[in-house]
Amino acid sequence: MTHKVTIKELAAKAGVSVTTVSQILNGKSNRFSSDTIARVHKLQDKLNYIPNFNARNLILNEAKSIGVVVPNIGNPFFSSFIDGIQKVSRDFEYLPFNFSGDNDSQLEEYYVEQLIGRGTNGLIIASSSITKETIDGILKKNRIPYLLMDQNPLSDGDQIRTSDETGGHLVANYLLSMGHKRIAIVVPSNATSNIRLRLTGFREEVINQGMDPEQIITVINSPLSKTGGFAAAGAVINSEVTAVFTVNDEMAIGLYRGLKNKGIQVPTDISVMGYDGIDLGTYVEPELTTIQQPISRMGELAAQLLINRIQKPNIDRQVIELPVRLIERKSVTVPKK
Amino acid sequence: MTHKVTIKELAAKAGVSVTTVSQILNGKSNRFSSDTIARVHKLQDKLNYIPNFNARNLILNEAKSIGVVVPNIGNPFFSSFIDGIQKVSRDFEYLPFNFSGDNDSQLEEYYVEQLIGRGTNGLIIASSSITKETIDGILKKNRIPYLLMDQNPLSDGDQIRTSDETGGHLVANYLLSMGHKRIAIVVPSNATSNIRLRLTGFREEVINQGMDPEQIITVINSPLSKTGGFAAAGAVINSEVTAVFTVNDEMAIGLYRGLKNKGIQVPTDISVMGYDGIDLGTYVEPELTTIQQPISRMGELAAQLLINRIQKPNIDRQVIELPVRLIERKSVTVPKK
DNA sequence: ATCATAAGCTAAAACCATTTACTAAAAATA
DNA sequence: TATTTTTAGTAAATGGTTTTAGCTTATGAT
Repeated sequence: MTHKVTIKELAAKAGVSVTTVSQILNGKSNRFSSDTIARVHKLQDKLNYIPNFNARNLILNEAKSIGVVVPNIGNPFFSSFIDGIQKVSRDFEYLPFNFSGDNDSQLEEYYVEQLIGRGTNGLIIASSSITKETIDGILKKNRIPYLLMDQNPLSDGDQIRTSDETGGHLVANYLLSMGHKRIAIVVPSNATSNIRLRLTGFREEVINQGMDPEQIITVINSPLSKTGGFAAAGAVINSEVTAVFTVNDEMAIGLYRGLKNKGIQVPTDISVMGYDGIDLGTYVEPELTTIQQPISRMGELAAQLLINRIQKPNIDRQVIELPVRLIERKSVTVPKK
Repeated sequence: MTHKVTIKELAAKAGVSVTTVSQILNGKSNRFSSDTIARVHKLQDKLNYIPNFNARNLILNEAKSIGVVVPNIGNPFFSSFIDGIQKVSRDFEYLPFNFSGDNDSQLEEYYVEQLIGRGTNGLIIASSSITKETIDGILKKNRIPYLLMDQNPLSDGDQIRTSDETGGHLVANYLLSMGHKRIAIVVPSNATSNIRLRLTGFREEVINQGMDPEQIITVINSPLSKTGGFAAAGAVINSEVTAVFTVNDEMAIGLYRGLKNKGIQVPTDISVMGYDGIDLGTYVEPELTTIQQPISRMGELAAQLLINRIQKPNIDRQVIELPVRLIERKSVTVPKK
């Protein structure tokens, strides 16, 4: 059996009280003789004593941990996001627990419950399948601080977001300026609000430039993944467009393969533009023109805002919007006549 | 403040004792009136009561959780691995906590300590930087069940591994059969034991085929990542080989870009072979010839063996070796004369 | 009417670490 | 010397849940 060393054992071996050990190990008091302090520390090392966090969390009523639920850890976007979270959490001595919800709202709710039950101090939820019910029921009733990514309308709380509308404008403007007159947008049917904003921006830009969106844009629904992009290839080809905007980079990479399989060359035959700026975009052929989001920074800020909120529940609502920028690479060119 | 609903509150509102609520919610007894049972369940829903796992874990002396430390969540190999772990863990009602050690043994040790302190029942460590000291000091002294991936010599405990030596044979045999006579191997300097086994297999095969390994093989050291593969391009070109074996797929993908930047075509000028079988290999150009490991299955089994061990600490040592197979795609061809 | 059994429920101990409020002894001050 | 202050430490309460052992009251059998 996993018998773990307890503070009581350590205290007994050191010949002092449990209180003394606790105080010393937590640096809560300098009222002990350097002799005692040294003895306790030495024993801690020798016994490899690690405090029982369950007991500690129980009494302190906090786990010093935050929960993170993303749709898909396999998407480099989210692993960068998690990297950012890990970095900041560690500075604040919080431990982040990461889960992949796999676009399954049941699974997601399961993780949320587990996390709350285990005393998680707050949650970062970046997921398309989180429901209003989960938020109101579980999060609010248990009064857990939380931060929703990419689901702004659901959230009257803290937010970290990027300029999605601007991103949409940038994409449209760039594609139009290259001379494209028929453009497909590949987008999931259960698009999160931030993705919908990209489309709004795109449409606005088309109109701004004095064109009729109905004549320019074809919308193709497909799951938000490499597989989804791959599957969209047929529809893209049928739509006879000269350029495609996939609302994330993973889809663009999937689409590359779908098009290649059907003998279509990117960008010679069809230009492709992604969104996110995952570094994988520079490793594919042709290198992907895209909109760069400050991904890791978003993770850092998400952790920072959440921990702020945990530590000072009554501060004002925190909303941060980060800029995006266009990265011109090789996947977009002027359309063939 | 994060006031959470407690069992006491629930009991009070239901007009029964805490014991009763506990028994009912855990299905530990059927000796209650259906009336009481219904009342308790209804209140649970209404209040959104979630048991405090810290208290539960404290008394039960188990956290129903396992810790997972991988070198790099961003590598699709490990996200698939984690997927497998998540699936099985959930079946057994264990919660897996995943961390990316980033090849930093300090960071890794930090996570290991945090996990143990928080009552994790066991650990899966898939990492190159774990040290013998950490294992003996922290894991063994605290008698935590653990399972090491890819570090067989360090582990006298349960193991899940793949046929790395066979994999090495397959690679060498394939490249030689295609007619390559000068081959570079790109490998990290801090290679884990499984990677070293691949090299052993490779070398053996070269010898088996009656050739002098010194004449055939050039070894190039480089970090185990896309960046590492990219950086190895120069050395690969200088070595004047006709084929390269990178010991994982990520490196191969990085190498693609490095070679392309220098005007070298794969496979026309240089053939490239990877190892792992991440699905990304089918999305790059040219599609990557590689050795397929049953990645997600490895995660499933890792979780299964570990949970076995947690539940029955005294069972015999468990060692499972899974097969690998060669996937012929487009990145290897016969060398130019 | 009496005893045994079952049904329905509960009190209290235990898990481990932290914290508050205290004590005893030694040292400093008057 | 008498008093205060400092030093070095401790006892006991606390947190939420589970579990063991047991307690009532109602029902059934004799």
